[in-house]
This record gives sequence, C-alpha cells and structure tokens, in this order.
Amino acid sequence: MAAHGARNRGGGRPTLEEVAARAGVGRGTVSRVINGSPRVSDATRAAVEAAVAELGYVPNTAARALAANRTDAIALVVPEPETRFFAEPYFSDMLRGVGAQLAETEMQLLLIFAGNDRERQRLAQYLAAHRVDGVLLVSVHADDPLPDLLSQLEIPAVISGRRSARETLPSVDSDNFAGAYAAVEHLLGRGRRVIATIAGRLDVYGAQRRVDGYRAALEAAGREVDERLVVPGDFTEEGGRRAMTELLERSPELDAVFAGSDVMAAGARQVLRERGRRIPEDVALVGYDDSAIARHMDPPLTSVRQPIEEMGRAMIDLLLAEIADRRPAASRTLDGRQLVLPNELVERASS
Amino acid sequence: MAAHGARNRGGGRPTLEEVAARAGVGRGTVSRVINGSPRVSDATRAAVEAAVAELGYVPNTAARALAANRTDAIALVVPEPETRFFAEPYFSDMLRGVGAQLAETEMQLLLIFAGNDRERQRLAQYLAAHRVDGVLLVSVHADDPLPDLLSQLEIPAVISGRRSARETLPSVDSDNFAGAYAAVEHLLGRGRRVIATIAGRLDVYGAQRRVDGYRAALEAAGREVDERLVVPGDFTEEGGRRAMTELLERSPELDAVFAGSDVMAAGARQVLRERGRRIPEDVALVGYDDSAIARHMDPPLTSVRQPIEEMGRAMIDLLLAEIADRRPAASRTLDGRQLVLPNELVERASS
DNA sequence: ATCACTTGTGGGAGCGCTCCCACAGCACCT
DNA sequence: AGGTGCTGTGGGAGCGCTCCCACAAGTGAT
Repeated sequence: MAAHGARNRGGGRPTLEEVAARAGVGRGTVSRVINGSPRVSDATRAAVEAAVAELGYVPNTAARALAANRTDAIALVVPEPETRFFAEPYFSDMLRGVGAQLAETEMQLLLIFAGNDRERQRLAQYLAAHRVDGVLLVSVHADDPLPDLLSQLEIPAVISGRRSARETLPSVDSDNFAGAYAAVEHLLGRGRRVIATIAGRLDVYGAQRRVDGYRAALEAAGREVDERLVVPGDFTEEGGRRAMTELLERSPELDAVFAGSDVMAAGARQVLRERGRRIPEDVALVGYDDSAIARHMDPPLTSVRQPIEEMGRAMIDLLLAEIADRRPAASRTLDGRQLVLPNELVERASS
Repeated sequence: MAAHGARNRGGGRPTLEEVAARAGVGRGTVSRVINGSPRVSDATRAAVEAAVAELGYVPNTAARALAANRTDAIALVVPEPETRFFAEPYFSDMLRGVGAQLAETEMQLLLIFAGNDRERQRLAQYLAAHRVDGVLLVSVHADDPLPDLLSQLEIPAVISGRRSARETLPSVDSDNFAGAYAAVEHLLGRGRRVIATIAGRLDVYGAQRRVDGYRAALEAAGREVDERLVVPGDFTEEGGRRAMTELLERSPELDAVFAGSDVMAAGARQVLRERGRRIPEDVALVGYDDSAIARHMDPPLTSVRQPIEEMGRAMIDLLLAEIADRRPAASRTLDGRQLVLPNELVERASS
C-alpha cells in the first residue's frame, strides 16, 4: 500500500495559467470560460477557447475538486452481492437510465457494491471521505442503515423505492399498489375464481404494496381474501418454486397466480408444468417487472411493467437538484422530491 | 452543467494539520504515518494514530491527488454496449476477480463503457484528464484504437487477451490454442469422424487461436482439415444458429461440432434439435467458456473452462506493478508482463 | 457634471495534501 | 577529537484550481 508512484509531471499537461498567458487574459477569466460563466465578453471567450484548443488543455480534476470542494462524481450504490446485480434485469435497466441521463452532464458515475460487511465498511469509509457529491441508492430494505448514514454525513441521496410510507429521503418509486391492483383486476376480468399471490420479500416496501394491491382488488370485487393464498417468496426463482408448491398443496383448486416478480413467476411456471397444469388453460399466471424473462417465457408472461429506465433518469434529475440546492436537508420539505411513476399491465398469453 | 454547488465546508472535517496539532507533531510526520512510512518511531506513530481516531480523520482524496499526482483509481474499460456486458457471463466473472483482488488495496475501481462513438469520446476526454492511474482493457478487437491512445498518453494499461501474437501491451490471456486442441482431441477420442467448428469473430485473436487449435488437433491425428467445416459465428446465439444451419447444408454427415463459445453452442443446439439430430448420439457438441449456460443446457454442455476470475486477479497484479514502476514504457521489455493461463476441458453429457 | 449601477476583468488567497530539504540527536568508526 | 553515517522530525514550497474582492470602463439617470 502507499507505494508512492513516481511522479509523472512529464512536461506535458498545460495548466490554466498557461492557457491564460496564451490567450492574453487572467486566470480568473479562463476559469470563467471553462465553467461557462455568462460574465465574459464574446471576444474574450473566443480567444480563450482558441488557446484551450491549441494547447489541448484539460482541467485537472483533483485541483478543481480541492478548490471547489466537489467531485463531479456520484455513486450508484447497490446493497447486494454482485451476482444479484447481474441476475436481476432491474439493475441493468436502472443503470441504462441513469447512464443515459448522466451522459448529458460532466458527472462521473461510480458503481459500488455493498453486498457484505466488508464492502459496506469500505463504502462507509468512502462516503466519510466525501469522494462523491451524491448517492443513488437502489434496492434498499426496510432496516438498512445506509440511508441514515447518508443523512448524517449530509450527503445528498435519492433512493429507489421507499422504505416505508413515511420515507424521509427524496425517492423515486413506481405505483406498486396500482400495478398489482390492475393485474388482479385483469385476472378477475378473465373469470378467474381462485387467485393466489406469491409475494416478494416483505421487508421491501414495494413488495408489501403489491400484496396490498392484490387484496384491494379482490375486496373491490366483493371477494374475500383468503390469507392462505398469500405466500412469500424471496424474489428468486427457487423461492417462486417453493411458494408455488406450497400454494398447490394448500389450495389445489386455484386457477390463477399473481407473482411479485417475473423471476418468481418463472419458478412457479416450472412447478405448474411438472404438476401437469396448463398455462393459461388451467392456471393463469401474471408476473411483475416485464423483464426479458417475461417476453421469452413459454407461454409469454403477462406482466406489470415498471418504467425502470425512466425511474433511473428521474433519480438523476432529483439528485442533481439536491446537489445544486445544498441547504441543510432538514430545513426543507419533501414536496416534489418524492416521485411515484405509473405502472402498466402488459397482457400476454399466460393469462 | 457547471452549476456551482454551494460550498459545504461545514466546520466538520478535520485536516492533517489539526491531527498534527492534536498529536503534538509536525504535518510531515502525520503524513508519514498515514502513508505507512517506516521512518517513524513507534511512540510517535501511536500518538498520531490516537489523534486520527479521536478526530475521526479521513484524508482528503482531492488534496492528495493534487499533491501526489495520482488518483488511487483505476478503470475497467468495456469497449462494448452495456447490453453485451450484462449478457456475457465473461464480464461478470472478470469483474468479480478484479473486484476481489482490488479489495486488498485502497484503489477504487471505475467501470466505464465505451460502446458507441459518444461514449468513446467521453472516455478519451476522461483519460486525457488522467483521472485514473491505470486502465484494464477487456474484450479488445484487433483494430481498436484504444490501446494506442493509452500508450500515447502513457497511461499504464493491461489488456485481457491479445490483439495479435505480437501484442505490445502487458496482457493476460488464456491458452486458447491448447483449449481448442484439447476439445477436438477429446472428440476424436470419442470416435467422431466429421468434426466441424463454429468460429468466433476472427478479429478477436483468441477466436483465431481456437481455430488454429482445432486445425492442429486434426492434423496431429492425421486427419485432413476440410475448410468448408470452419464457419464463422459472431459470438451470438443467432450467429451460432446461422453457422450451424450452414454447416448442416455443407456437410449433412457431420457428427461433432466444436463451438468457439457456449452462447454459439446454444444456438447450434437449437438448430440440431429442430433438424432432429440427437445430442450426443448423432452429433457431439462442445462449447467454450464453461459458463452457466453450459451447465444448464439440456444435455449439459462439454466446454472449455477459462479461468476468467483468475485472469481478472492477474490483470490487477500486473497493472499495480505497472503503476508502481512507471518508467517510460518503451524502455522496458515485456518479460513477465504477458501471462497466458491454462484452459481446461470440462466433460459433460453433450459429447 | 455627478452619482449609481452594471459588466468584464485581473489576480491574491487558500483548498489539504505530498515532497523534500534541513537539521537535531545519537551511534559508531577512525 | 573529528568525522561519517544513520534515524526521526519539522515545516516550506508548491500542486492547479475556484472564489472573491477590487477596480476599470461603460451606461444611464439626475
């Protein structure tokens, strides 16, 4: 560690000062041009830009960070092991949205995994050093200490989803309640009589809301909710299999299943197949996320689409606003800083 | 852009100077302790460490970067669109190896995609600003300008694979020739008579070497190589399908296929199934990479395992050595800076 | 003519480190 | 005694920026 790499100041990189000399102006003026300040005359701006081009000047990020006390970087923190990250299409969609929106700016995106204690330790250190201007927090569980750490360090942050109905951080969520409601309404509309649900992890607020939506839709249709038809999965394929097995035991006559994620639906499908139940003839199946899995399943899976990419974009917008604002977070309301985007049912052959 | 975030110097973060005052020593001494210099007496070191702990001191990275002209960050550059990154298990394995090895150090890893012109433009800017101490380059094609850009900017870099037999950059490759040779030898040993191969993109040196290994194995067994049995794919499933279709037309009597990647083997399998060829009874199939696809295929796919995670670790080791060394790259030989790791055939039911 | 702004500009001060020179103190040789 | 090393230490200089104060020059109202 700390093997001081030999210096590398090889006569090369021009500095602000050199650009200023070349353009025949002062340091301050060059800085203003570089940073797009409007308080520069057109002629001066042109001269500076020419000098920048001639010298191939590129600002020194470290110097800027030191002087301005900002890093021009934000972190996307994934509190999951890397395997989850690659397995869940959710993350790649999110990353695409975030990346696209950030491409408009000079900001750099860092991807940080915090899946185990060691990584979390490192992350805490990293945040304490204020190496990023803001943080995007995806896939947070109710009891995660990370959000509070961020508030305490006064680091601007935006969370995907919410930890509870009274989320204190700026957030971007999708309307899980309405999405689940629509899915179950759809199943009812197709004349399904016994509708079960495979829930996600209930320490994830969104998963809870999907169960709430499921219940509300049944009640609105005058059906009684049978709690034995609500079985938790854990968002994995294996969890979906287990839950489906359990459901078939509890209620062999069920004719529809609403799964809290496509991956769990895929697990459920396997079990249904093994037991000789046809989809959708015997049992209708609906998933959540509208991921690639849903489109490629046999039969193609009806699913609720979350606008994940759009959520990513929205998170960036919110975060950049947070960073620009920078008043003590406590002194502000959450008005307009908590978004809920609509979900949409995508009907396919499985229901 | 350039919306100057308001300052945030809130009385909080302690500086080196404050730690020095508290410990009753000079700035230099604290710096030495922080950086693990041996030239500090035990008593002083203890005093400084106590002060650091009491004040909760965390070094300011920007100041350090400015003064020492290093960033303590390296970039993993993926010259592919993000979709490829998530689709190819290669990348996630690589990332795991790299991440694990880097966890031992203070270095920060940045993941940068350069899949289109715009992203490449941005990357070039990024590198010109010397925002990283070194670069890991994965999945590079023969004509990619990135490696040369890195040499020109004198940024330490390590490449995965090689662009050609005369690669000039430090590199970590796997022995594609031997892997392919072993695969074909295995097929011959099982009594297969007509062995075809689906090659990867031939602008990837490793793909070429696999074809070379295929040829060499046949020749060593006294077989003549029929060039009509060598069909290029493009590393995609669809490419595998096309190639397999072509092969069956050219040579309906073939009884074995060596595919240059598992993904292409999956495509080939589909076509074989459609045409009623049983695997392995009628046609034996061997893939490359030993990815999850291979293990989950029906029947499980014999494949050549590359130690990708290990390659990632090795790349980090090489890169850190490059960064520590830092003499003009041209003045050094490549001795010991180009690794070739062994591949291993994993036999399963498909052959 | 004077005052009051506004606009554009130069450059000092300072951000928090690392590097390195200088030097004190102590050992061990001639 | 006088060298000749070490080891440990303090602190000046400087990294390349941004921020901000000062001020010149222009504009318009009084």
